[in-house]
Amino acid sequence: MKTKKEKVLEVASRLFAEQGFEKTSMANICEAANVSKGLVYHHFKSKNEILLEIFSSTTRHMMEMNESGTEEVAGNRIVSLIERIFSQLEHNRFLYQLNVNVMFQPSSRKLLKTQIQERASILFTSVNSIFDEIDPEKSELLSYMFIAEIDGIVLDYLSVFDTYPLHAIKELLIKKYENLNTGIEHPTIP
Amino acid sequence: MKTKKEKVLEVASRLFAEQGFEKTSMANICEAANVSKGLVYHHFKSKNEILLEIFSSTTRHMMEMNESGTEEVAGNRIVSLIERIFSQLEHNRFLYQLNVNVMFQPSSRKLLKTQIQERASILFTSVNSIFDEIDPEKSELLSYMFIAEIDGIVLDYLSVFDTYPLHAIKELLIKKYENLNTGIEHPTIP
Amino acid sequence: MKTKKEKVLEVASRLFAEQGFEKTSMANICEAANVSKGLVYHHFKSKNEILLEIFSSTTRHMMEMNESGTEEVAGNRIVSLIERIFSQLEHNRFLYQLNVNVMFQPSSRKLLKTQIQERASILFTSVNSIFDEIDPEKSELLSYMFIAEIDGIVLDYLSVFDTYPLHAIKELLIKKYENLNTGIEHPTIP
Amino acid sequence: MKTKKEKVLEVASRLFAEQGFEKTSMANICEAANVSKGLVYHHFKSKNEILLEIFSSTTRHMMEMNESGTEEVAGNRIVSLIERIFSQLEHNRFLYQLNVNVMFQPSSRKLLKTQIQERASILFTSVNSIFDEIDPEKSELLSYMFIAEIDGIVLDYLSVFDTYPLHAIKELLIKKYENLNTGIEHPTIP
DNA sequence: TATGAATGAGGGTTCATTCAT
DNA sequence: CATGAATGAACCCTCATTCAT
Repeated sequence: MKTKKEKVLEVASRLFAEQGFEKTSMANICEAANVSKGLVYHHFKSKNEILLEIFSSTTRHMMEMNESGTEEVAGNRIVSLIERIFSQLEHNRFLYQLNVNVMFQPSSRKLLKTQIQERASILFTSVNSIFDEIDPEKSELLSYMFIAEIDGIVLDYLSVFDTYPLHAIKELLIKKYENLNTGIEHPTIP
Repeated sequence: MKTKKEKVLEVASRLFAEQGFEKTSMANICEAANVSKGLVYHHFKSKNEILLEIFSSTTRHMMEMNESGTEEVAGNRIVSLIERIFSQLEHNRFLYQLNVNVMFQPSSRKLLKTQIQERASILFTSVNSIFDEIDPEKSELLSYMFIAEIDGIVLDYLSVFDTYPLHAIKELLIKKYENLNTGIEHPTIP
Repeated sequence: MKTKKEKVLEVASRLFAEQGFEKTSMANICEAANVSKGLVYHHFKSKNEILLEIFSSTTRHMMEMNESGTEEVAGNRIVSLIERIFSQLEHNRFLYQLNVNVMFQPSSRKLLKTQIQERASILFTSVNSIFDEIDPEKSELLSYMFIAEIDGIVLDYLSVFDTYPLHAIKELLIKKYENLNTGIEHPTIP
Repeated sequence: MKTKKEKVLEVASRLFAEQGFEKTSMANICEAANVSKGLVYHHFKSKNEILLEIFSSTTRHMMEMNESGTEEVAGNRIVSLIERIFSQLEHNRFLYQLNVNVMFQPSSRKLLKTQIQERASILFTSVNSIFDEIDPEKSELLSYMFIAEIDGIVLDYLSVFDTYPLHAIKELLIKKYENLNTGIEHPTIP
């Protein structure tokens, strides 16, 4: 059976994703989780701490996603990374929504500053290690570009366009990156 | 001389960009604008209405930016669009910050839903008209991809990475798009 | 007509005196003053600030009491000081109660630390200036002793004994101090 | 080894003295005593009861102090009483602080009303029995005056003045009272 | 004895909004 | 146009106390 603490975290995640951190009151959470205010404050020092705990758990979640697949060649690793990201985006849409809501709102952003920076740096390192095998000289820029593409797609999909051709974009992206490693194995011959 | 109403709008924009919409109180705005609460409510029906007015004025601002340069060839239009966007991003950083803060927060987002969709559709149409000249079949996907790249870069620059190679990324982007039209009309012959 | 702000201060003084600072809630004050919470927070930044304002006003009150009578000879000045203190103690009993409640409770005490020290130092200087005329060598100790006597009487009267012979004690005190100045005019001759 | 109940009482005394009764929460006590809430409520019916138990134990403590020395002559008994009080004040300063904090705060005062009155009456009787031997007619007033002096000194020392000439005051007091009995039996002859 | 999850009332404070002047 | 007093609901958080284990 789920503990009440877990229930609170689950409910809070959902509400933060739906309404944003500021607009979700402790009373909201308590009501939705069917617990008393006292209980929540017994388990968490503050509303902020609930957010911190949720954010670090999603960070762990995302990190696990990135750890797999280190054995393959670079091009395949990028492709499988893309596939994993798009799959997560569709199946855990609300987790991404939570991240967007929370990361781009000054007040909650400030709370998570350290964690956001850490997560960004880990992500960059991970992506960069792939591009390093393809083109060590340009790997940094290519990594920034790749991350920007992903971030932009996620954002547009979630928050800008009402309808979004997510699958077509995914195919486009995969086509663009799947041949990158061949560039190493079969260098263009003049 | 600036009217008090303009002063209020200016101050509110700044505060919304810095602290977010929710975290900026009417009292904050009044104090910073050196104006009484009564005056603000004389000019604006509510706090929401201030945001609406600000957002439509920034929309107008961005539209004007996109209107120029329709006479050039497609590749050049993309390049000049990129250049204008990056220039604005650096010089009116706070305007972009405002958009990010306000668009990705469920509560303020809901208020601006119509405007956001309208703005997105106008932007898409405008970008799409350029890519139509280059590759009518793929123009839609290419437009989504281009917009995603821009959005991702803006986001990463403003809110993800502590230091960001904005200029290098801009050069990379320009190089990528500047030969697009010639690439079609005069394909490179080995 | 009394302003609502004055009404709040008056009500708060009474409640702080009766129940103590901690045990008086903002809701208590609002109800007793017949105003809304918002009104109170419009005039005072916090509950603490209400206390600060009350305390400094009572300090002013007490200072005025001490200013008069500087023209008389030392013995008479002591006597008239005693008379003024005992008169105040009877007629503004609740003001003294307020001071006792607030000064000897760690939490409110901390808030008022500066003011308490300042008040004590002014009082001491004032008393000391009288004893200086009587016996410059021992004036400091005599001042401390005089103040201790007063403080002890006030305390015992207000908070220790159920019935207290206030008038008899006052007479005793006056008899003790009224001949002090003669000590100067007719120094004991060996 | 100290029982956990004793540990709780000890910790609670310290915290009540430092922070006041109201501002010390059960959670504070439990944490500082390294004990669970359940345990505290197993030993004490309520927070109030902890205070009651502490106060009666300090009363016992103070009574023991006063019981000794009944065999001496009055002047000496006063002097030795003074010496014991000042010694306690310095060595068990925190006990006096506790009494001040708790006795002069309306809410805790109400709880202890009976005990406070009982203690005051015992103290008065004890002091009065000494002054009875010196001057039966004025003994009551002299007792009130003596107690006021002590109370005032304790208060000024603990809570009013930042630096206090405690030893000099003690010497002054002793000099004042040590000749009282001889003063009656052997009036000073010029 | 001993734990700590759980409650619910109440604490101080903030804030968008209204309205008499 | 302009002020700022006034409202009341909502917010985050604290706390004494209870109770199943």
